[in-house]
Amino acid sequence: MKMSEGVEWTAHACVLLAALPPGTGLPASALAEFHALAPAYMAKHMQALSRAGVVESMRGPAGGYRLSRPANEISLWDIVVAIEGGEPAFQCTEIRQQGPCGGSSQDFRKPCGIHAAFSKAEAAWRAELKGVSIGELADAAAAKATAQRRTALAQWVGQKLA
Amino acid sequence: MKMSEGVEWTAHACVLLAALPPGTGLPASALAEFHALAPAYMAKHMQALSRAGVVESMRGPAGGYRLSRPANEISLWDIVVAIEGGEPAFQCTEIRQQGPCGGSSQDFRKPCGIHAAFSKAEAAWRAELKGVSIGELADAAAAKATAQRRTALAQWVGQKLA
DNA sequence: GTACCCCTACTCGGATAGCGAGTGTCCGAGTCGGAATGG
DNA sequence: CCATTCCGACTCGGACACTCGCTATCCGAGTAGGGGTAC
Repeated sequence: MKMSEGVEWTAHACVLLAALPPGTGLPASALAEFHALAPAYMAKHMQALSRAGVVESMRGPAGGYRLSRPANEISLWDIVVAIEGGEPAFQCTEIRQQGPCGGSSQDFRKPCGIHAAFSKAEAAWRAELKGVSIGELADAAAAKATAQRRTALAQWVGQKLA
Repeated sequence: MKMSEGVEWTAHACVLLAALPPGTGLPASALAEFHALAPAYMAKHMQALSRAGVVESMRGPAGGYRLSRPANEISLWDIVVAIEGGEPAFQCTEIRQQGPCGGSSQDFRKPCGIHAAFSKAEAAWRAELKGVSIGELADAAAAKATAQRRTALAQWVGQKLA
């Protein structure tokens, strides 16, 4: 029950992309460098985001990734789906139908209580993640940052976009 | 981001234990047989529940596992903790502190927004699971069961307890 | 007949292999920009 | 001087090893109960 660390990587990467001037992007190598992450592995995760339509890619020199939608329309749940897939963590295998007492007598059309409870819990989890957008996160981070940090980021971005 | 199937197995096992006459229990082999599961693997999962204090074990003939608390005081979250451990699925590795702009200037005492958002989402998930007890699940299953199924279960249990 | 002891059978508990998903990396496919060249 | 062509560098994309945790199993540790034996 551990989430892939790719979710953390790409979430931070999307927040960084949201902080860029509109219409601009960054290559995967720069996104990895910004957080000192393995470039090749970061590239792999960005591919997943591209397949999911969260970001769009541009090849060639001055290419890279940029958000395919306004940052306010991208939620953390979108990123989780892109990296991990949208399947629920709890997968009911209907073991209640097996065994000596599970036989054919019962109509099992309705999900069992355990399945229903986990589904409800995961729905609450998803709802929370859907309610948080990359835009909010970027704004909050920008508001908290010190002036020194802000200038350092602007300088680094300017160097990469040049 | 897949939950161990041991959670499903032991959750069903606990519901079965809750349906037994008070004070009685069943060995791991019977719990596995009831749902047609691998006995050795089921035994391993029951060990985890025993270590976590959800069930208590008794050795020797006529031994087995029984709930260590009233079924209404055992939640699905207790079972998840016993099997998977209580650590959050999203583990923040503080990558924001790394890289060219992450340096020492910023005070990182407060968690980053991404970490906070995932923590909040998981808290909602946990709250849902904590709100569902094994007792409720057993009662709901008993209420839905047909008479035929109820007698089959009673007969099987009687055979095992004899 | 009764009390004690031993032995067997049954159960849990931890230590031990096997396997698959996530982790990590690399090289080929595709593309844009600029330099070189000819008109 | 300008248009065209070619080349190179840069980027994404998918294919290929590797590792760790979940899966699955087995055998030893411990115990309760029953049968046997001595008194």
